Formats: sequence, C-alpha cells, structure tokens
Amino acid sequence: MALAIKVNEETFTPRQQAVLTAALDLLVENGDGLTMTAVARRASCSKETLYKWFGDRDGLLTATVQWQAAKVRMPFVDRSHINLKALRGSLEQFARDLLTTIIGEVSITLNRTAITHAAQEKDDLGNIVLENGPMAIRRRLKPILEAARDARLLRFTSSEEAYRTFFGLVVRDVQIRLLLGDKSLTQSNVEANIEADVKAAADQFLALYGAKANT
Amino acid sequence: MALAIKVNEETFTPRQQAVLTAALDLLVENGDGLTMTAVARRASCSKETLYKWFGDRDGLLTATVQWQAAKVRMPFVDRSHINLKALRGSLEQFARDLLTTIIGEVSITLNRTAITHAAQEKDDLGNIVLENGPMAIRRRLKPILEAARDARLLRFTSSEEAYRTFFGLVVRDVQIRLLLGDKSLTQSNVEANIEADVKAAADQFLALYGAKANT
DNA sequence: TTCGAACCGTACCGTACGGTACGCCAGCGA
DNA sequence: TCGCTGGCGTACCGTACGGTACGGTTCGAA
Repeated sequence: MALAIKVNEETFTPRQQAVLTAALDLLVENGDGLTMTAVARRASCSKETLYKWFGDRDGLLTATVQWQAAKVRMPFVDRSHINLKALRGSLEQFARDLLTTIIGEVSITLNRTAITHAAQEKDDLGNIVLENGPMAIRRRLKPILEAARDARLLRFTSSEEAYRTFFGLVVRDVQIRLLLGDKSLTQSNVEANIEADVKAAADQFLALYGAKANT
Repeated sequence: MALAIKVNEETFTPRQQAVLTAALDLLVENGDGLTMTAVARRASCSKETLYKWFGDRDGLLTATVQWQAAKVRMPFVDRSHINLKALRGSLEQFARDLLTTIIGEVSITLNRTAITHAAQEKDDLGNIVLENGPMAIRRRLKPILEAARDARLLRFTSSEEAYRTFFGLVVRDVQIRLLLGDKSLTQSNVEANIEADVKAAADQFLALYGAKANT
C-alpha cells in the first residue's frame, strides 16, 4: 500500500513549507542532529506550532522527507517513436538524472536519515525514500524497456532484471561510498565524470541487452 | 593512511572481545540505540570498565566496528594459472562472497551505523567500513583482473573502471534497498537467488570485458 | 471595537543517557 | 594474614532534548 506517500504541493501551506525547508537545511548541515528547538528558531516559529502541525519529532522528519523526496522529478521521456538513437538518449537521460540526484547533498542527507531510522524500525522513512528514488525510476524506466523490446531493440526475459542491471551499471559503488562519507570521492570529483559515466553505462547496457551486438 | 584500521586478534583481550560481541549484538538488535548501560549489563561488566578500556561511547563503537569489520575475510583465489574457466570461477567466487556479506544482518548493521555517523562527520567509521568492504574487495580483485588482461582473457583500459562495473553488476540495487529496510526484499528472498545472480553477474562482466565476445 | 483564532517566544518539566565516583569482593603476591 | 590491584554493581550528576504550558501579539471577522 502506498500509505501517505502521495504528497502534492497543497499538502503543506507555504508557511509550513518554509518550516520544512528550515528542517531540511538543518538536516543537511548537522546530519541527524535535528532538534525541535533548532528548527523552531531557524524557521522563526514556536515549538508549539511544530507540534501542532506535525505531531512530534518523527512527524516533522517524515513530512520533511516526504515533501523533499516528492520534489524529485523524473524527466519525461518520449515513448512514442522508438528507435535505437532515441532509446540510447532515454537511457542516457535516466542515467544522468539518477547520478545527478544521487550525488546531491540533499539526496545523501535524505538517504542517510532514512537509513538511520530504518535501523530503529521506527517509521518508514526508508519506504518513502525508496518509493521516490529507486522505485520511481523503475516505474518510469520499465515501460520504456518493454517498449524497446517490443520494437526489437532490446532483448531480455525479465524487465525487472534488466532494470536492476541498468541501475547497477549506473550507480556502481558511487552511492554507498558517498553515504559512507568516502573522502576520496567528492561531489565535484564525480560531477566531472558524469557525462563519461553516463555514456559508458548506456553503452554497456546496450551491449548486454541490445538486439544487435554492436552500438 | 590506514590509521588505526589494522586490527589483529591480539588487539583486544578475550574479555574485551566478549564486551565487543555484546555491543555488536545490541547494535544488531536495537539499531544505533546502543547505550553504555545496556552494553555493561549485557556483558556483565561495569560502565567504569567500559570507559577505562574504550575511552567513551564513540571509542566503544569504533572498536566494535573495527573488530567486526576486520573479521570479513576475503577468499583466497588462486592466481597462478589463469584460464577462462578459472577466471570465471574467481569472478563467481568474489560475487558470491560480496553478495553473501552484503545481505548479512551484521553487514547491514555495520553499514547503517557507519552511515549514521558519517552524517555527523564525527569519527570515521565510514572509512573503516569502506576499507574493510568495497576497498578490500577492490584490492583483491584488481590484480586478478590485471593478470587476466595480461593473459589476454580480458580487455579493458582501466582496471578501476572494470572493478567498479563488476561491483555494480553484482550489487545492483540490493544493498541500498536492504539498508533502507525494503520489506519486499527479505534476506531469504535474496539468498535463494544468490547463485543465479552470481552467475548472471559473471556472465555479464565477461560479456562486457571478455576478450572473446562469447562465453 | 471587540472577540477569538493562530501563532510567537520563552520558560518549564521529565527523562534518558553519557560520564564519574565509590563501595565491595575476588584473586594474588609477600 | 595482609594489602593491593582489577573489576563488578550501583548510585549519582549534568546536560540535552522531546514535549507542554502560558502570556503576549497580530490579524481578520462580526
């Protein structure tokens, strides 16, 4: 069930969104050391209001993650007329967006927060992030893969397997290393190589699943 | 620099190892909700002793992670006479060990703990886990890849890129989903498919980097 | 103008937990 | 037997933080 994962912009008033922005900023700055007092001060509101709007600390955290995660917008990919060139373009677009998102400070913070909370089996921040991250990409990519298969551009038995291979080829060890705070892997470091990595991932995916063995 | 990452069995007395075991157990059970009182009670020792041995809470945590992470033993792979069959066997062995480790409860806990602490830029648990996880595998796998290249079994320009592709093909989205607590991905669920995944990863890697385009 | 709702700021409470102090016992060398 | 050291158990302290209460202010509606 997709519980309260749906969040459109009317869910929160502008004032509330300002509060959530403050909370997110603090989260990015201080890691999970988010205190209600700090949020109240940053957002110039009273703690009482925070509790009235979000229930408790977890509620505030959940709202922040939901609200921010829902902002991640997948690119729209034209699915109507598919040829090899368009397919490659789509794959590269997905790879680029996935990488760009993953290496962003906000994404890292959100994933870290969700993982921290997943450790305590408390709420399901993990599900929210999953739903708006990997799962959202899967939902968008799978139909394209299947359309490409129908057009005899790709060859695979399970679109699930194909999607997961694509994910692996794109993300590789970047995400886990960033989450673990690998100092030898700065954002700018990765950013500079995005285009090359994107191209390599698309090449490799097509090499593995393309109907013709060449480009 | 590999700071205090080296940990051999003489580093801790048996009694201390018992304490670390207790700490790890609590970590696995309660997520990061590890309290000094709980460890002392579980290990039947006094808090004062904990502080004497490990300095403070972070010291205990670091010691626990170090001690446990160092236990992850890579398999020894025969590198002497390389042929395609042996190479495939090695790749599958690495993939199997990597997957088996990653889906283990201990690994998940350690990674979550390290990620949580990486958020607070406190100590470098992240580095310890990285050093004993991905980096350890890299150190072991790279020479094999390079030997295989020298034997004209593989073709690549950068062994680093080749390693990272292998990592991605093996891990795919399994680790991040487990870290985020994806409920649709139980350990047993993954375990059942390990052999198939291992084989698929090796096939794909050889398809991408093998000198001959076939198996 | 008055009323009330919403909300800010701040003071306050309770508790959990990191860290310390201390009393006590067991083992061991002299 | 004496005394010392290492370590157990417990009581204790200080603080940080989640959560609540309350007085004061703004603002819109009647």
